Amino acid sequence: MIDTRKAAILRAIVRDYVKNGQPVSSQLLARRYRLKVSPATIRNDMGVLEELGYISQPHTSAGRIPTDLGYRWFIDNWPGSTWPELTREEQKAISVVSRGEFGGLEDALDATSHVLSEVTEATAVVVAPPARKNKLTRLELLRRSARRATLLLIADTGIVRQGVVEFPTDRTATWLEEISRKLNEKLDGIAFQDLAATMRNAKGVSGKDAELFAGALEKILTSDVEERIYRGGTANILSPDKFADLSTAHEVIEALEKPPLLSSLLESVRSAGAMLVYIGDEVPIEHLRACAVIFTPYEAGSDRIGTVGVVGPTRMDYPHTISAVESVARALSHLLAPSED
Amino acid sequence: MIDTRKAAILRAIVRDYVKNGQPVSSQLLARRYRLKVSPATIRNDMGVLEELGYISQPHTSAGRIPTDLGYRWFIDNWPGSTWPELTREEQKAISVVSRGEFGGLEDALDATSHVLSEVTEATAVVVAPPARKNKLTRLELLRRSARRATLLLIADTGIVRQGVVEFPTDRTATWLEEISRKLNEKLDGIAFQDLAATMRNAKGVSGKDAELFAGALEKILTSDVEERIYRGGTANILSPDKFADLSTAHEVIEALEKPPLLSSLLESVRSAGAMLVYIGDEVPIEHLRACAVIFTPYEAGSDRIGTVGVVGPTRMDYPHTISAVESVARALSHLLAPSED
DNA sequence: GTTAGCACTCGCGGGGGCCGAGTGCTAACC
DNA sequence: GGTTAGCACTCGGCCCCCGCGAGTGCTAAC
Repeated sequence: MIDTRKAAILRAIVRDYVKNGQPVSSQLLARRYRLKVSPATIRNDMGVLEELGYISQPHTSAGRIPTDLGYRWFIDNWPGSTWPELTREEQKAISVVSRGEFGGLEDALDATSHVLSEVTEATAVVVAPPARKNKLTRLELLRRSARRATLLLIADTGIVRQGVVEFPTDRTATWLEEISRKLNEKLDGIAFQDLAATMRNAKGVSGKDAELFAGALEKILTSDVEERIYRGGTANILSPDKFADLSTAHEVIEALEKPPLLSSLLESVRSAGAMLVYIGDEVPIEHLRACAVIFTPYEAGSDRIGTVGVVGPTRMDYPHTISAVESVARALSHLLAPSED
Repeated sequence: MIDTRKAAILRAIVRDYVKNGQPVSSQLLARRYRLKVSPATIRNDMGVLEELGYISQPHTSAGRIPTDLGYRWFIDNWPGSTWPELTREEQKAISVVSRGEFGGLEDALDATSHVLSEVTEATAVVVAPPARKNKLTRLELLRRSARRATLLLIADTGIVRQGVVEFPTDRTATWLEEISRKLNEKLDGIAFQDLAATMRNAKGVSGKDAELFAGALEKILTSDVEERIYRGGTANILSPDKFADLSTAHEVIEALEKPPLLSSLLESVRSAGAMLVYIGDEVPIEHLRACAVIFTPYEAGSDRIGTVGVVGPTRMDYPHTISAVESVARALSHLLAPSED
């Protein structure tokens, strides 16, 4: 079906179109790429490629552009087993992420999203791993009023979560100190997801109070299901000659702003456990049908999994972008590896 | 110069244009608003208003649209001393912010930015108050490796800041515990901004170690100068018939993504201590010359000041938006008032 | 299977003409 | 003097047309 020459032609079309954004013609292919055949021959092959659905013409008297399927073929038939290497500068920019010089996970992931968006010239999305497997190192109870306190959970990893506890009756500072001491004693080393249950079974705390805190803990951790998402380079969506029209761009940015829309995608990445590349119509989110998305999971030690990726135009440098996403995921996995030295 | 009728005409033009987005003609004005004069008379007045720079015509055979100066007049000559009230629903949405049901400041400000962007249909920006006046309640030192630890600063307000400490030689977990105990003792109740200095003068900690921690503390708090900014409703910039062209929208979103660009504006809001409204050319940030910005400071108790506001098209419902921004600022000030009960 | 030659298609840009909205001006009116 | 009816004028939007040129598909020769 697709012989070597047709493959070469298809690759050349993809490469040229990605680079120049113009429909590419048979003559241009013959001239610019070493195909050693005449434009007429190329035209014949292009006819076949079009019939197969890999390329299309915007209008009769124009050159060809790759279809979603064409890009798909381009990726699936990438020669060799590795994606192209990033440049020294790009590698350096990415390695900053894994050097662990950021105070907290938030800062690191935020920076990551910016680096990735710069390297790929697309919009980057970084999702923090869920906190539920983190183990409690320290619990703080900060008094805000007689009936309200802030509950702070600190994990060994430096992750912090906070919530509110409301008391039905006034409580003194001394009472708070006392209960705080008790809670720390009971809950030390417990995984976040088991805190509420452990609390309910705890001896030495009155049932009412135990329920109070268990409820607060649950609330903190259910709100954690809404993953923390970091975005970088949103403006890239609007870069010159990416998306022609304003309303598509609007849809895309809207989708990126609403976690619920993204979450199904993120979920499938997590369960796939491998990189997912969706192009145009393949994208499971309707708002992003005009885009290509590339997402991959990263490991944060002991099966805590986060997600990182980009959203960009279908006309993108896939090998380079895939390579960048992979590299960033590796950097994050390295950063979050449990036994760092 | 501007008599009552001309004022009424100018107001009607602003109102109608904001509502419908179409240049407004003399006939339409005569018909739709109770001006009790003929279109011809209105045309005469419009000529004068145009000469004064308050309105302009996109082209000869079109109606008039307000200029930046026209909007400015509209705001400066708002009749009565108060901005219009928000609807019940809007008030309710905003009041959620001040109810203190959010775990931490981050969550609250993030939610605030979303509420504000929904009420105003513009892009909302919320800047957290700087942490430097917060008083340390508890310091945590989490071991990450033999030569590296995470330093966590917890304030009485529930604010958390974190950073890294690098040790020149290996340190044991016991050593960390010991020094952590000492640090908590020395630094308890000290304002964030004074932590490093206090550390340097502390007795009972070896000079080298003191310097180590002082350095780490400084780093945490200088990175705090880069204010934490929360954005909501970025997609609103791209809403139908707001900004016609793609490249302006790109510039705007880019400006919103880069804290350095915004910070001069935020600084002037803080030093003005009052709401600032800039329209079109008045905006001190070049990227945002196509926009109107409305910012106001809010108090977070004991002279800690944050900033909140919106960025939108110059064609916006100023009274309503100003009212919303004011209301949100009040809600935040209320939320962060020191003696809450 | 490959290639030269050629007729064909169609988007693009420019020019011309019509339509209609909205204006500015003038002269009459109150 | 301010207000108004009447009217000529302007100009953007739209449509149509046309010529240009790029790029194609087809055919026939190699």
